[in-house]
Amino acid sequence: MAAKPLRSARSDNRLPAVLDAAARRFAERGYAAASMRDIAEACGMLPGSLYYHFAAKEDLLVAVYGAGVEQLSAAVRGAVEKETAPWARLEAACAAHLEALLEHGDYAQVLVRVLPVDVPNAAARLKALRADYERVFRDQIRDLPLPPGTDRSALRLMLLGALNWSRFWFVEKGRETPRSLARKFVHLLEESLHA
Amino acid sequence: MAAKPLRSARSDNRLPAVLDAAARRFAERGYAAASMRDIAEACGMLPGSLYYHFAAKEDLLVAVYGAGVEQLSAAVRGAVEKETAPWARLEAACAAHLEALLEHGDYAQVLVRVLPVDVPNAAARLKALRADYERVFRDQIRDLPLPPGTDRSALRLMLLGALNWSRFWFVEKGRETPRSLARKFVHLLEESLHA
DNA sequence: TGATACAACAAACGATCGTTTGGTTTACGG
DNA sequence: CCGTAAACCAAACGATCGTTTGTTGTATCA
Repeated sequence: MAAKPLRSARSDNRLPAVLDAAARRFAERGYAAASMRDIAEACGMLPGSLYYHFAAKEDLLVAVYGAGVEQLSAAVRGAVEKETAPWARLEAACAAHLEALLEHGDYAQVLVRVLPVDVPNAAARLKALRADYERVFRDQIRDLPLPPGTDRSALRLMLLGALNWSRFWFVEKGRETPRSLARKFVHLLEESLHA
Repeated sequence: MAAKPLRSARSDNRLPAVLDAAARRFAERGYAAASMRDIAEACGMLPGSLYYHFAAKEDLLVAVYGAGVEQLSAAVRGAVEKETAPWARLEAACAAHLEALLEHGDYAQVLVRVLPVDVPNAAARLKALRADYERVFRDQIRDLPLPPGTDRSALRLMLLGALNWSRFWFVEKGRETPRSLARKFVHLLEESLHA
């Protein structure tokens, strides 16, 4: 619970640097293996100084996690709005998701790397944040013209699973891009499911 | 480096219990958050006693990881052999993979929960073990009759990603079973990809 | 410009981490 | 039944963990 400041924030506030460093460490090593000392050193501060901004390591993780949801949601919603056809909108959402996850990584990767059970006291908050984000995909899949009886929930879980897991094998060398990968994944489903 | 015993193992050897306890802790909490003390206590031993069987925590993880690959490979190969049609064989492989992952868990879950990068000194060994296992799926997808130009590599990565990620949302309540889920995932791909 | 509160430093706290070392028990082969 | 080695205990080692506490500097606003 950060106490509300009586005055506005100072211009030399290093909170953004703290969040960036924490996002990088959490994304690279996971929650438990990323130490507060690592994070502090990465942004030129002392370990104890982090506790001016956050009461506990868990709260720092929640802040990074929330920023990741914010960033991903904005990217996906922005991409979806540029398309009109349902399948094109879904593909745009997947492409934006993969680009955020695989290219300008860190914050988005924390959503994939850190599981709610890793942070027991904040598990509920993390689950709520993630569910909030995934609603965009639920909406896109709801609007798809599909054969009657198709399990849209299974379709969503399959697609999101494939997208998220790509973080663990994708390498930037080679000709495959996040966008091309999203195109392949969606097309593997689209042709067989055309209503 | 476990020294080769000069005599055969004793009947009160608790190595299996150590592996079981380690598998459970690694699967539940991940590598970093599972402590040697937790594992030792779970099988009624003292922390230092684990070092009679393994020279380091990393080696214990590698042993569990290898056992997980063994168990998954056996289950999937056994399931595949009971079918003849290519798509039925793939579905059987997915069902066996999901059953091992979601029901009689622990060892199989370690493959999904622990990333090679979590264990720097053993990352190469873990990658090799995982690649060894995934060859079963590569073979099944190679034998699929698919439209020309289909990217079988993307298909494999999509399917395995969806299967593995299910560990993070699947709950046993409700009517969905690992088998029914595998059926849905494969069918979502099959109908559109019939050669 | 002086008072205020933001933002960080400096230095430690106890707890827990992986691991080591030397001694003890006990099942097993001869 | 005895000697040996397998299997574990008992107790600690130094390192690192998240966190706390008291103090210091400095940007901001009246």
